[in-house]
Amino acid sequence: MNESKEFLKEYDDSKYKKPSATVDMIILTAVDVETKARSVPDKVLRVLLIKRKGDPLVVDITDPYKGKWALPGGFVNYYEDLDAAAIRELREETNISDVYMEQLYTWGKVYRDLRRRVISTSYMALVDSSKLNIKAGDDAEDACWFDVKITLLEEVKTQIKAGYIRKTTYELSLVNSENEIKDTVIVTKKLEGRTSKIDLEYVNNPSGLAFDHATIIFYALERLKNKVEYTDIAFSLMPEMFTLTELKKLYEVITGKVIYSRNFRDKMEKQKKMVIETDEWESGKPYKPARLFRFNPDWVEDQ
Amino acid sequence: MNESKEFLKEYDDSKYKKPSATVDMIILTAVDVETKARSVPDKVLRVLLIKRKGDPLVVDITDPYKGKWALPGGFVNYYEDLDAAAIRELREETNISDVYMEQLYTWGKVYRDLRRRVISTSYMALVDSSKLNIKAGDDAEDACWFDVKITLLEEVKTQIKAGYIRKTTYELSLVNSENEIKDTVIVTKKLEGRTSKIDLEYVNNPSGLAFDHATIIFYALERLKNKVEYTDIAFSLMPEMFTLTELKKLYEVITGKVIYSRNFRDKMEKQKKMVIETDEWESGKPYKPARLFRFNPDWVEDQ
DNA sequence: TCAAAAGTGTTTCGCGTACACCCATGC
DNA sequence: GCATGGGTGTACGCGAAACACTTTTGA
Repeated sequence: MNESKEFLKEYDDSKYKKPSATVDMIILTAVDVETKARSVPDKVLRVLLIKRKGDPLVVDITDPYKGKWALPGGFVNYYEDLDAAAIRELREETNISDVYMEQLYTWGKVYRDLRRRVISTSYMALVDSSKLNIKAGDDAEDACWFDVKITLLEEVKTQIKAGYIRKTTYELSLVNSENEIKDTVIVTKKLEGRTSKIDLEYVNNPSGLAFDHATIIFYALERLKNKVEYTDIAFSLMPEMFTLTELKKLYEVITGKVIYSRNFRDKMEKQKKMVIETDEWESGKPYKPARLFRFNPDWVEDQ
Repeated sequence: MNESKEFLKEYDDSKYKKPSATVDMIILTAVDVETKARSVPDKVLRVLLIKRKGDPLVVDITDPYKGKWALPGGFVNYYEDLDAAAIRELREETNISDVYMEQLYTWGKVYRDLRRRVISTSYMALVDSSKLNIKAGDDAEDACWFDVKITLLEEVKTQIKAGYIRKTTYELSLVNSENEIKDTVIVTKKLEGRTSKIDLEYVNNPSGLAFDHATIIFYALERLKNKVEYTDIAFSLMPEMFTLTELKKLYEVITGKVIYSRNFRDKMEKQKKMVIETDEWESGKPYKPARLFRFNPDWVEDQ
């Protein structure tokens, strides 16, 4: 039974064909977008993508994703911690360190990359856009920020014996002034008896992202959506000081829900005590100035 | 910036030293333990461990974990999906498939295994103990179930500039009739400004588990604890039919909290509608027979 | 004067928590 | 009869959701 463990002893580290280990970075930020004049701008999430070399129109069966946009990432060195590889990639792309970073999931389908066997661990990094704007696309590389949006397209539920199969189809759209990428992600939940299973699957779209990166971005946004409800993760995307309406706008774009400001204020300030008021005020806006708040470092989860 | 991606083109798959990819399985089940006669037994979680070959008393600096207990696991084959490797390992150990399984986390510190560089993805499998008892330790291998318990030892919070460091020390104890393993896991949460970071760290204990496996088991139990609150994950550990007190006992051992049965009943049956009553009844107990329930396959999360 | 947002008072309803009590069984 | 759990009635308080209203600013 335990042959594999014992096999280690004789295992020659260089003799057998091994998968390659890589990291993929989902680097997210939130920026303001003007909706109408004289109004508080909405927030939108952005993700950093890089353009792969090559001509997307030339068919190459060993590398069908040439010229397509992809998540930044790269190989894990033999003498480098997995986390360290992620931090290194982040710095290479954004010139920033010391931000919130979290490992998400490891993607290991055999044919996710047709050139060779790659097992890729994805990391999500959250960057305050006010600290950014320095680099990200300042060298020869095509690295660009894309506005992210997920739209529910369809949900089909089929009853089966002692359970059901539910297929939910989403469109992931990645847009900036020069590009428009649309990808389809299908979430399949199968419940049969007491064993349920969830599968993420992407539809290969000619105008889409490289590899399974649409799925990975979808997964990151889901994680962010879940965590924003019970952690302080959102503040990594905000500047040091902010108004409660700005914070509310961020929560709205992450959760995809409309929030009532009356209750949001009470929750943040009185109940959860996640924010502290400062003595500083917004100014220059064509409406009543708002007080600026900051994150309460003594906030503790649950309670 | 994107050299690594481009480097792929020239990259010879066999030329460079690569980390090895492995999977580690946290196979959990829940069994009854008699507390006092005439009472409903409590539940306890069990994890499957295997004993590594070798003499733990002989010092071997290239493999200090000889003869110690470890999580089952093994290498990922070049032409094998990561999930498939986990399923294969599960079958090899328990002879069971078709159970709840979930990827947890990927552990990639350089020196977590001193023999060679290993990046290991951990999977948690939940097995209904009534379906088990077939195999798990029936061949030459030393594979045994261990009762798992986590105890909070100490919590130290240190204030630092614009935040704090909180170190929480837990004891992970793994016990069966012949063995008693104690390991220490330290969770460090550092919050500074708006960037918080959580680290899991294990203390090398002479009577402890091999590698960083104490940390991995701790992580699995935390995941289980979180998920039990908002998913149907607990039912993977229960037989087809059960009384509500049995289910409550399982929730208690997973969450580590005492539950009031009055409210648990209402929540499961009326509010969340996770269970359906059957027409069958428990019997032979020295108290009023309880109705048997089963999982409601039409249950949907949230709502 | 007006649009837009800041900020506060208040109600309603459901859920989590809790106390109290009667019922049924085997020993 | 007693210990033990099965099962139900009910009350209290908080938090989520919602409605309503006053205040302050720049244009």
